Amino acid sequence: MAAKVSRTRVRLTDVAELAQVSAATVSQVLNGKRPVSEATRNRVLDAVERLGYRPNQVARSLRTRRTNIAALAIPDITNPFYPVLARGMQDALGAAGIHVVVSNTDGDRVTQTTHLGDLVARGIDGIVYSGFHYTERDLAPVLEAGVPLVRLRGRVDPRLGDLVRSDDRKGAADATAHLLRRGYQRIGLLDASLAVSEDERAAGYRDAFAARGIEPDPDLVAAGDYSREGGRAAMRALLPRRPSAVVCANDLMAIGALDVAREAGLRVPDDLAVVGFDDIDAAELVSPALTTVRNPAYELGATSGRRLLERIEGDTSEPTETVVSADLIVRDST
Amino acid sequence: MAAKVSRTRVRLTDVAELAQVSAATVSQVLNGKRPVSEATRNRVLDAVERLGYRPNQVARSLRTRRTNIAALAIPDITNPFYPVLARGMQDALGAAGIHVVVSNTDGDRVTQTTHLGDLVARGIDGIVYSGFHYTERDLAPVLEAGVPLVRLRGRVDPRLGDLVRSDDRKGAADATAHLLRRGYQRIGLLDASLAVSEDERAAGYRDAFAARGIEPDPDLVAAGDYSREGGRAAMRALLPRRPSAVVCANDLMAIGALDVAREAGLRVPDDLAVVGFDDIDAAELVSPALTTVRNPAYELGATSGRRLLERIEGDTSEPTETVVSADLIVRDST
DNA sequence: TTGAAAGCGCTAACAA
DNA sequence: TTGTTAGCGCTTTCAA
Repeated sequence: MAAKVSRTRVRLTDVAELAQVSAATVSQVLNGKRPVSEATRNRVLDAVERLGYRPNQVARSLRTRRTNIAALAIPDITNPFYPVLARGMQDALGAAGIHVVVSNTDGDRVTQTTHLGDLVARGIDGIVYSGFHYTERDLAPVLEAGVPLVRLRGRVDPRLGDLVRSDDRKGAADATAHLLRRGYQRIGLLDASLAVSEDERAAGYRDAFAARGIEPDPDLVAAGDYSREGGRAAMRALLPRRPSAVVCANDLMAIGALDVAREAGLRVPDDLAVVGFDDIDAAELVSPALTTVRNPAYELGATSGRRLLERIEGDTSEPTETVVSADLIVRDST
Repeated sequence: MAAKVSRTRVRLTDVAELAQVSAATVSQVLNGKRPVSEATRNRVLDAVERLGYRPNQVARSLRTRRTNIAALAIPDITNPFYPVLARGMQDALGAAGIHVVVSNTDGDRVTQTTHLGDLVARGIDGIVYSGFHYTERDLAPVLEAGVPLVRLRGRVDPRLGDLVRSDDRKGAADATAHLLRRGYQRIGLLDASLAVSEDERAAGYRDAFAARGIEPDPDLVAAGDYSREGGRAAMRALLPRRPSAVVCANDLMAIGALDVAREAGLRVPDDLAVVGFDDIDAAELVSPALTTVRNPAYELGATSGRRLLERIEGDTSEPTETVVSADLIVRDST
């Protein structure tokens, strides 16, 4: 039954011995760039095959200072936006043999700092970061170690590495313009005053009016958090002012607005048009299906993965900002 | 501007030097169990602090054969079930300082084998696995290396490691019994004939009838894949047989059934009751909100994480099967 | 209670 | 074209 008591795995030197060459040669055959004669190469490859040899990546990492592991630090993988982003990043890096570990910070500053330090100590090759705390100090463990960093939030700042973000402002402007074009008059805004990137959305809302030389009615703005409940509350606050349409800071709030419309007996989109932001899965599932702006999670992940890869492979040019477009998706709620 | 040209990070020996002790002593202070005098301990800790020393985990891993990284191998993190599961696993292992890397196999056998081999070569401490290919051969890279393995699918088989699963059969039985109790007569099944675990759901459906000593009408069964579209097709096929309720293999199919009910002018739940399975986020968002059975993703992740941790920490007892309960959640569609 | 020495498995100068 | 040698930064006997 019992095998030969778990002999330790086969090592490089086992291969060298069987192939009658030095360890260096085996290493060169496997991943060096120096020339090796056809004959020895074959002997080595043969031995590798025969022994079922797989290089120990930990040892290799110690030597090369490359782990082929990148990290994705986000508030919470459970937020439906992130899995798709993670997938984009994984696909971009997986092709280069780099695995991704995801670290949930829960938006907590201390947790975040601990995790970042941890990841750096583990020798990860780079980090894609999205979170609420992105001052130089928050990112210190990464910055000090000189680990490549791509941020998904925050402002352009060369000290803080590359930035990859979606064009929230233009997306919101497009959504608002779409309503204006359809002839809606009293277009409100369910804002989420909290975060940086969403101010961009509010700005886009205003842009669309400005482009037509008109002013939005400041009474038609209400704020909530990003939740469905927050959307409901904001929508209820707005209802007495009789908006004919609302632009929402995200889909969950838009779904909250839909709830309120239903309970108030308003037909969507005839009595009230609703547009969301993000295009989460649920946007298509609710009824009426939600017109929204696609926050391109996959592209953001893939783009930041690619940027990170360039950095990992030695690109030391000035940090860049990459903007991914956010496109309007018209469905049944407008 | 330029700092002192990226001096390499501070090492254990730097600390030893500053504290005037040997490297061995520093190591013992940091994580050894051998006694160290109060005085030296303090000198060491002081030096660590002063230098901002963080142990290089890669070097440590090479020595100890522990990476403190576990893997989660799943078809696709983008499937809304998995992020929650991942989070459960991360929470269970994170407390022990173990990070999780997620590997998307896309349900593809070759990809899976490659990834598993890769992960093992990287020295990960354990794997939680969910996928479609789980024969001994599929899992060979893991099994041969003796890496702890917890499966989320498949049958009990001691050679293949521990099994953690949810009680799909009882969940489906509860859902069906709930409909029977409410007096629905013609209760259909939208099955998804593909996968193993869902046969359990169909079995549960039958159990509920058997418990009342009656036979379900075999004409009231239609099959689809797991998609919304599949649900629509199956529901359309069933419609002429006038079911008064349907039990669905998952929520997406249930949402498809809802679509068909709406287009056929049937009121839910009065003309047709619908119950789903899984309790994805959307289940609560559709209207009417879906009665469903909670597939406890978080618990599954947390439980398998804990089981894996025990294995990593040396538990060598016989592989176990752990069943997590799947509970009925009554909402508005029944 | 502490230190010296060996070595985890690999890669990269440097020699030949 | 190939081999020798020296580590990467840590932990762990063994000896004092």
